[in-house]
Amino acid sequence: MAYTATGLENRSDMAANRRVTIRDVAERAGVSVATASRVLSGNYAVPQATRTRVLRAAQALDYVANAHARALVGGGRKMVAVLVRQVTSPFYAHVAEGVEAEAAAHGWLCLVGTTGGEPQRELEFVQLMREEGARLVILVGGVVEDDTYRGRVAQYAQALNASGARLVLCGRPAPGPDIPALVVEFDNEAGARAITGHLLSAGHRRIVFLGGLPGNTALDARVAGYRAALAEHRLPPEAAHVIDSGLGREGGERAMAELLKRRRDFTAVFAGDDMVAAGALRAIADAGLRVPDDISVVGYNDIPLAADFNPPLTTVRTPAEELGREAVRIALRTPQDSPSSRHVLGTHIVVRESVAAPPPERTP
Amino acid sequence: MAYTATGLENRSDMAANRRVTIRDVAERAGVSVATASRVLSGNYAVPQATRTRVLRAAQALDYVANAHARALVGGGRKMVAVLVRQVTSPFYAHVAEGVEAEAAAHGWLCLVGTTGGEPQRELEFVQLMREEGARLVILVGGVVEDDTYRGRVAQYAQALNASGARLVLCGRPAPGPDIPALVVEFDNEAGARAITGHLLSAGHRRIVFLGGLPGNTALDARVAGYRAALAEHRLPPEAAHVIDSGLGREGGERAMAELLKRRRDFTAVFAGDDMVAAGALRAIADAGLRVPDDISVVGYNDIPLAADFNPPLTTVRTPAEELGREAVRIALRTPQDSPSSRHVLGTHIVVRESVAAPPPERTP
DNA sequence: GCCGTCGATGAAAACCTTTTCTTCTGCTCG
DNA sequence: CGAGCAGAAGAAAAGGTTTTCATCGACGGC
Repeated sequence: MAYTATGLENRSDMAANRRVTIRDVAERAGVSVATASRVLSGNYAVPQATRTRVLRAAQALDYVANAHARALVGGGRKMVAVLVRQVTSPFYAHVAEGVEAEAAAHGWLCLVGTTGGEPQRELEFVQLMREEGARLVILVGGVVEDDTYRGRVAQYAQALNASGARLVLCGRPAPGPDIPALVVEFDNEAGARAITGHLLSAGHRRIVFLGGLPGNTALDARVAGYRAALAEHRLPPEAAHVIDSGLGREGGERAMAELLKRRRDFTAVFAGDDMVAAGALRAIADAGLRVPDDISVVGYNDIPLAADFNPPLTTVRTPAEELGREAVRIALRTPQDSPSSRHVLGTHIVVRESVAAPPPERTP
Repeated sequence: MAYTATGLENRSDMAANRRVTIRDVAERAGVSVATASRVLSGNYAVPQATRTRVLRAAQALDYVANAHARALVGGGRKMVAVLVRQVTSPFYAHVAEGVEAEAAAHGWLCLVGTTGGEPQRELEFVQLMREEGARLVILVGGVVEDDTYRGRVAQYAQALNASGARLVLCGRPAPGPDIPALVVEFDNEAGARAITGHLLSAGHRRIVFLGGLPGNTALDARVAGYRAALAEHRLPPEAAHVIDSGLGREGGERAMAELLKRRRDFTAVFAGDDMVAAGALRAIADAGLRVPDDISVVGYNDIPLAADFNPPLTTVRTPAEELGREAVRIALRTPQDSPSSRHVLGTHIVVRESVAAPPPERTP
């Protein structure tokens, strides 16, 4: 280990200044530790006189309670843990902020973890949170829903539940109706249907969906909404054209550039995510085409900077911070033994300038 | 309270829903708790035979170590806490991600907190981290450096140091040379000087600095660099025009709109932050002007989406994730009792399309 | 053949706080 | 005036783990 030599590794070596404990406070205040604890923990009514004496002693000694000792005897602690793919993704950052804010409002601690997209780290995180005694674990983000996933999450849920903690899934399904997990998510299908409808209303008939991630529940729902909208407008199923671009700006740019090289028989692009849309806009501009004159583009999520794209992006607003807040709110008010339940948050279209009527048919 | 393990009584299948402890594992494995601990903590070499016996027992019982008990006896824990203004700000998100990644690489836990800009919450956070036994606290972001600040941080630093923890300040100064704090920051002045020089080289002479926050150390350094560049080009001091826009996109938009209403005798804008630049771009577009033909704009920080602005923004890249990583790296390798030290990370210009030569002089 | 040593393991202390159980004091009501 | 009672505060147990100290057996060197 490269770091074993620093003073940070174990602080027990500095015997010089021992940590000041509640015993010291009690001694200085001339009371027993029990009384000091009663004052400091604030759980009992203690006569004003002794109360101030203890408080004064604590302040004089700069007493800091040991959260671990408290948690040890208290059997757990008020902590919520939220796991996202990456905090640098605007959508996830807002979810995390919502969780943090709501947790803080209730006096709970919030711990943020990231997976970087590796399912393995999700397992490690849950295990760690069990050790830490988190009472609420929130897993955010779509996922490919296969048997591995179902087994893994069922296991999480049961383990957490057994130790009195709660599991919340955001944007992904519970593995089964009898699995003790709460689900909070947006109605991705409705949102996608709405914005596809917006493109159809503008006159577009050949719309590409960019940004599928095969099997990913969140994206799949958007694809479903996209297909549903096409069907509603009596377009044949083969009108749907879904491209798996992968995640993020780079994925969108690469996929769009490649698509433009191959064919240009579409007039609009529905990016499954604003970051993908950003990449697509870049690729379209690099190909010498203009948005929305040549191609219309819409995104999903309405990240704050979507209004600053070129052109400002028409997209679907998914109130991410609200999702985070709602996740902890629901978890906090749902009794321990209630069955798994699902809560759906609404979305709505934000119209900006990236959509226009399709250009007149080019003569072949 | 809804959390008093209400539903656990009903579960008849688990007669004793008590948490499984190391004692249970030891019993099942037929060894003492001491031996079980030696295996489970991994701190001692234990013969293969007993080792596997204990491990098998732990697995069979789904044993989960109690992190609090461990921290209690171990005197702290491997946890780094990072405090930012908000995780939804791209720059801060990247710093947090860097901290998290580096912490995870060393097997440390990372706790992210936000202040929302209120100094009060900084104090609360540090206090909380002392209770939690964090061994490393990282405070990120510029700050107005007054006596209140100096006193507060000196107090944090000493308190943390006394309990064997370390304080790292990112983008803000240590309150004094004898204060036990590590400082890691970018050379804001050099970065600002460089990009102002870039505007000057393009021919601009009347450049507005947008986004000062009076007294804020990070912004002040950029203003200093801006002034220095003007001086290098032999422009008189009164050529400097600094506007306090406040933070974020809204601040930039409002300030820019107001400025454009008042006067238009400048040809370039140096926004102290990319988000401010985003707002400025919006305001300029709304005023019917074009970037860079009418006005050139540069930003600071190179957030990932700066390349997607309209037009793509020329800015200064400050590797935020690297800042976060470096903060924990430095803290981990600096011995406990070393004096306060300062580390500076370099920056560089990223040229895109938001700068052009100034338009020909308008006739008055 | 004995002593010193080493390796493996067990017993118990220590970490710090909360909370239950007791004790003690002073007071009120009968 | 005494019994009971309430209020205040102390003693001690509990919570789960690590680590020190102690024990015990075996083994090699003399």
